[in-house]
Parts: sequence; structure tokens; C-alpha cells
Amino acid sequence: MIEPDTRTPRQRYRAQVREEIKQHAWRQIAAAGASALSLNAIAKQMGMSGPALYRYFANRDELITELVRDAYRSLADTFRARAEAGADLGDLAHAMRQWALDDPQRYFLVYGTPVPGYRAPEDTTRIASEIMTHLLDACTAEQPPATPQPLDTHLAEHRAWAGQHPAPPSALRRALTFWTRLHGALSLELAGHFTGMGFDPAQLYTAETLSLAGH
Amino acid sequence: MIEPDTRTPRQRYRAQVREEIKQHAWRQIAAAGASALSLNAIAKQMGMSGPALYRYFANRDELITELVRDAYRSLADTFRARAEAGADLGDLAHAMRQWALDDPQRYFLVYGTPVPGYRAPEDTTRIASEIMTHLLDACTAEQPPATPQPLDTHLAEHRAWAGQHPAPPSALRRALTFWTRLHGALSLELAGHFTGMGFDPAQLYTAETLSLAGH
DNA sequence: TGTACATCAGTGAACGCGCGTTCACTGATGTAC
DNA sequence: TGTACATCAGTGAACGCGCGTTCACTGATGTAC
Repeated sequence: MIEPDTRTPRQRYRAQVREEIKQHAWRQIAAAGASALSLNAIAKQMGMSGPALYRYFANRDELITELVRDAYRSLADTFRARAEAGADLGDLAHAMRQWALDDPQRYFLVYGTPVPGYRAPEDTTRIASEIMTHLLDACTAEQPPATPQPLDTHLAEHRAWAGQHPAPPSALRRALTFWTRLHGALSLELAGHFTGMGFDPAQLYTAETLSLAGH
Repeated sequence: MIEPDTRTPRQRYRAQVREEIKQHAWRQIAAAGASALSLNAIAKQMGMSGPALYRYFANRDELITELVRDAYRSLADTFRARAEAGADLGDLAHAMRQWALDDPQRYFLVYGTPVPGYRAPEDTTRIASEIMTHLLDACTAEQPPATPQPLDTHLAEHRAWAGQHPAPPSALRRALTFWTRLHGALSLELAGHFTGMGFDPAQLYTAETLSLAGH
């Protein structure tokens, strides 16, 4: 079912140019990192004058915030699509690595070095918890015969981050641990710390994916 | 035994000012991130003119490279000191977290988002492998009754990164996995992704420290 | 111990540059009668 | 269908700023005889 586009031509055009600006922004971030992102440079690449961009974004910060939001959203959407297709924990892990490898700078914009003083807007934390929910769902669905861990009891008492999710303590632990282990392998790989070491990062990643299978 | 300082007063003074410049650089990085580091700003803070710093560093890049080297060195030295004091794997893990928490920006300078195009100088990889050696030592010293893992055989065939270290395959795996798991927990914690979640990062970290005990 | 010279730390002016952002404007597009 | 008006995208000039880096220089410190 396709919804009718009730937007006026002008609104459509606006949205289109906004999108084009963001695309150029991503290209620039990929080339020189997020801190080098420049409105003037984007305008030049688009064949426009610098001030023209202020019709579309109030300032540089708003553009970056929008990119961060989009990055979060794309991972959440990826997870949701896989979850709806019946994915298990291993599938989600694989999807996350693919998402990260597809665009490392997008990954780093969300999970990389934070800019001191920058505060993420409220709604990104909402998206972040949506991402976590998919992990919790998967961990709740497939519960291996687990030996209780010390961390379980701590998480059972500090489960604010899981909201109303019905995951039992061991699933809380598995989701969280999963999360951090994958990021450990991924971020070191993407940052280039494995280059020259000689082994295959994919094998390490897969091993980590399976590491919680029996626990 | 204290070695006699054979340096001339001028050399001593040079070294001293260099050190002072680096200190201000760290302070600036802590305040606004590495990408905001400015020679002129450092000079101003030191009450000097901008060009004066070019007596001590050829350019901005050389200063940053020096900071990266120092950061690597400080972690390697920490590990070495602990290892000489008979530390086990858990002690090293604890030392690493402490090292990271002591100065998050120093951690990020080494393990955070890489600047596209920046190539780390040769000798930092040498220091990095020294760090890995301490982990390998610890993993070789304490080998729990381990069930062989699929990753073991891959690493046994791709162990360039371990050099001539006599660690058996399971120790290679444990050292590497240890490394990535700690970074996963640490980098997410330092980047602030745990804030507001409600649990204690230290407990998660400790759990990860122990996660390889029986494997 | 004193003088002549070399070394070298630090200054101030200057370079070109690109940044984010504002402002008053032109000209095209859409809306109302 | 045609005219009058409002909306709004985009321009070009201008703002102040701080950056990395060079250069010719002054003045203090060290060295050689």
C-alpha cells in the first residue's frame, strides 16, 4: 500500500535537496572524518553558494545531529527488518557487522570517539533502546541451558535500560554482553588495529557471535 | 641506580619545554578532542607566540604523533610494571581499565575513531605488539582446562601477530578475545553509551574479565 | 678572566586560507481573486 | 485566463575569526681562545 504524497511540490523539492545535502555530507565525512565536515565545502560540491544551505539547516550542528539520527535509525531499521524475517541472534550479529562495514564512518559517528561537550538529542537514545530491544527479544527467544553468572543478579536489580521487557536476568546479561563483545571486535577492526596481524577478523567476529551460545 | 644526566643545560631546557607543550596539548584534547588541537592556542596558553613552538615540533602532525606514541608507551609501561610485579590476566585487565579511566581522551587517541588518511608511524605498532606480548605471557602462564574452539585452529595458522611467542593456540585465542572484549566494554563505557542505563559498568567489565577463565 | 663569535630561543609581522554565519537583494514559483 | 501579491530558494558581499606556517629579526646563552 502506497500512501498518497500530500506534500506540495515545494515541500517535495525541499526534502529532496535536504537529502542531497546529507549525501554530500556523508561523502565528506567518509573522506576526512566528521570533524572536517564543512557547510561551505558541501555547498561548493553542490554548485551552490554557502549561505544557501541555511535554507535547509539552521546551522552545522543541526546537520550533524540529523546525520547521527539517520545513522541510528538505519541500524534500528536493519535490526527490525531482520527480526521481522525471523532472525536469530547470530543473524543480528551478522547484520550489524555488515551495517558497520558498509560505511565505517557511519559506525564511528554513532559509536566512535565522542566530541567532548556534544550532547546527543533525546530521541537518539530512544532509537538506541529500540536497537537494544531487538537484541533482548532474540536473547529471550533462544535461551540456552545457562549457568547463572554473578552479573545476572546485578542486572536483575539494575534493569532500567531494559524497560518493561520481559527478558529474564540471563537474557539481560546475554544481550548486554553480546552488544559489548561485538563492538569490541568491530571497532578494533574498523579502526585498523587488526591490519597486519594476519588473522581473519570475520572469524574472530563469528567466534564472538557464538561465544554466548551455551551461557 | 640513577644515570648521570649528560645533557647540556640547553638540552635539558628543550626537553622540559617540549614536555610542557605536550601537557598543554593533552589538556586541550581533553577539553575539545584531538581534532581541535591547535598550536597557536597552546602557545597562547603558555604565554608564547605561535611560531615559537616550531622550535620544538616541526609541525602539528609531529606533535600529535608524539602524543600517540606517548599514549601507547604509557599503556605498555603500565602492563610491563604489573607483569614484573607478577600480575595475572585479571590484574592486567584492571590496570587497563584504570589506565583508560585516568584519561579517556588518551584512550581515544589510540583506540578511538581513526582520522581517515592518517598513518601511524612504524614504531607505534612495535609498542602495540609489546602490549600484546604481556597479554600472551599472562595467557600462557595460566591455562585453564580448555575446550578447543574453532577459532583456535585459524589462529594457529595465522599467528604472525604473535611473532615468536611460544603461546599455544588456545592462549592466542584467549589473549586476542580478551583484548577485544575489554575494549568493547571500555569503549562503550567511555563514549557514554552506558550512561542512563542504570547498571554498573565496573561489574560488566569484571564479568568480561572473568569470561575466559574456563575457556 | 675577558673578549669574539656561534648557537639558538623567542618575537612580531605577514601570508593565504577556509570556516560559520548575517544580511540585503533578485528572481522564480505558487496563490488568491 | 489574467493580474496582483506573497512566498521562498538562492546569490554575493561582507563580518570576524583562528588556523598552520614562513621569514627576517633581536637578544640571551654558551663556546673557544
